[in-house]
Amino acid sequence: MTKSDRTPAERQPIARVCVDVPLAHLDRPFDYLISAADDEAAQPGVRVKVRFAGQAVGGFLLERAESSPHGGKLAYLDKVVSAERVLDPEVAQLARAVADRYAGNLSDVLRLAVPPRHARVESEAVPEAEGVAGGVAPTPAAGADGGGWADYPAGAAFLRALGEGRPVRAVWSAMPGEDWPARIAELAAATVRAGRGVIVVVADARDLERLDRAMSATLGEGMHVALNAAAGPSERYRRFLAASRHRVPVVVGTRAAMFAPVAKLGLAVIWDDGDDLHAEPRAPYPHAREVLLTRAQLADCAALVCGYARTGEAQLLLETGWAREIAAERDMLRSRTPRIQPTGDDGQLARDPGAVTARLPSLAWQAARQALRADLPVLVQVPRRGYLPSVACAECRTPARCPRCSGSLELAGARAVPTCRWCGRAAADYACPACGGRRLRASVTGARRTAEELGRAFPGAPVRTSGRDEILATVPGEAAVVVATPGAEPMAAGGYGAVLLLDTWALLTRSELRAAEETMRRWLNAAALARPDGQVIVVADGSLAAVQALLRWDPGWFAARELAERRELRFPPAVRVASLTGRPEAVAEMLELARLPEGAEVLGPVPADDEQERMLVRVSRGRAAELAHALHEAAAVRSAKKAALPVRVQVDPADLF
DNA sequence: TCAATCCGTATC
DNA sequence: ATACGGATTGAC
Repeated sequence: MTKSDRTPAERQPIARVCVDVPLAHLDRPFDYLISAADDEAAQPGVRVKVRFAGQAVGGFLLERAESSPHGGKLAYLDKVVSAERVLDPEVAQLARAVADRYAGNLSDVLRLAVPPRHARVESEAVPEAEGVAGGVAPTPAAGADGGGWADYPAGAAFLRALGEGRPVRAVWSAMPGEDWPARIAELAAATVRAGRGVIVVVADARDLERLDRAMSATLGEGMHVALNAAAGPSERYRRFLAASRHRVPVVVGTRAAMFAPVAKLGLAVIWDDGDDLHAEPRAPYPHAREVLLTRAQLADCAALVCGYARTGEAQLLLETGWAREIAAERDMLRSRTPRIQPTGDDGQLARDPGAVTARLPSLAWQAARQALRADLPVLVQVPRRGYLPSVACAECRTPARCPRCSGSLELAGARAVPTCRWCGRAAADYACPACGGRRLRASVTGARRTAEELGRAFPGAPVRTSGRDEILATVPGEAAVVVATPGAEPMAAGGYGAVLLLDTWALLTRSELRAAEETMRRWLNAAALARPDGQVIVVADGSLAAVQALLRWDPGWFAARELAERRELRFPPAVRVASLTGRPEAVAEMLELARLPEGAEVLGPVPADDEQERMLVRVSRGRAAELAHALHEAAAVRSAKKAALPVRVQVDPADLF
């Protein structure tokens, strides 16, 4: 058929299309005619090709209509790329809500939500094992009896509610040593038995592997798929299609799975929502927790935000009454929690010469030695490289502090003058108050060097490292020193005999808003790997709130404190903040154009990389939607007049200050 | 009065 | 990017 003799489809000849153009002023559907030949394939959710402003562009067919409000001539769809309906209508609605919340474009969100097409995968036969033919939802294999949820007073009720298909919402604080993948799998099984679907999002590939195995064990094979980037484009699309074609009721994955199509969603779960991997780095920078909560709201389904730690955002869900708390009672918790003790960084170094070179306080050294003697592994958590190293006296290792304000000093380079991280004053003539020494050294030591030093401190024990380059998933339950950076701690069979949290001062003095919360999260995640009869030693001042919370294993208390402080300071999540980054003139133009809501505070500028600056706009939570709308409109005006200099808009930026 | 050209704007 | 409409210009 040639172009000229195309005729419109008889019924609903209009296709409403989201074109793949990342311009704010074009962020609305455009209507096209559907030819009679495309009538059957042109269903909502399919990919299409259209001519848009003279160019061939891709897009998604959002809906069909009988007529168009558009005054001018309509063009025909160039073609329906494939009859596969990859954009679920519920996901389309979610994507619109996410775009609105983050002042972004629908097309940008759809690019995150629907993986790239892989034509061969689309046409291949469905393997028998993948699911029951005919789209009949399979039922889970094992009959769950409530499993470990009985240990949490509100947990059993939550599980029961899922089985009855009720839209319950909770924040769960897992006990140390908790087999969280198994617990989540039990929730999934209950939800599936009620005839509903489940999405679970975790931060990284290692957590996903554990969850994947737990799902297989609890639900049986063929009930779930795991979506992650590591799988490669064709396998990724294959698994996406399994979900999209509703062959499986449960989808687990890293953050891209937050948009996975699932039929009759009954439960959305995010594990360890404080992990910064949950923040999408591509525009409009949505956070998995917020996307899943929006989704639960739209689908009127159950939601669970969980981890060993608790974020300020999760605490806010509890304090506003949106979610209920699931936590163990004090006695139960005490029976599962290892012994946790703080120890000072200086003064009480162990006498043993090996321990001295490894810079181990004596309490830490004793705990480690005791565990190794009992043939148990020891976990040593050390900071990752890339943090500005703190500085200490080269002679006596007393931490170097600013003579004026007691802030920590930093060395920008090997020959640089030490400078205070708090007040910015240079301390050129620094002399150690303890010994008078004038030489300084960076006191953060990388994982490899720490491993070498620990090897000497504990001769005979094998030393293993787990970090950025090589991450170990598990280690055997026998004597070994395991040095790991935060987030890369392997599980030990039966748990660690001792967990040492070293160089914590470097974590706590980081300047970001979330430094304390993030430190707490990393400690709890590492300490959770200890045996209940094991020991945890944190090298930090016992009077710090984060240390107190760790000693008592009380992430709720700490989160409430953090949230109260952020209310006081008017920081997120108590308020909504958006950041505008770009060249100063572009940012200024944007702010001039934006009709900001009443009471909006404009803060900045803060210098950014590359001749750019950053401005912050702060509003109350009640004005959040208005703020996003105003910023999107301003971006639309700028994109309509082809403003040359880009401005990056981030609502709830992951890195504030 | 009409075509050629320029500029701004919408893009179905 | 491109296509179109309206305004502007210059030649008859």
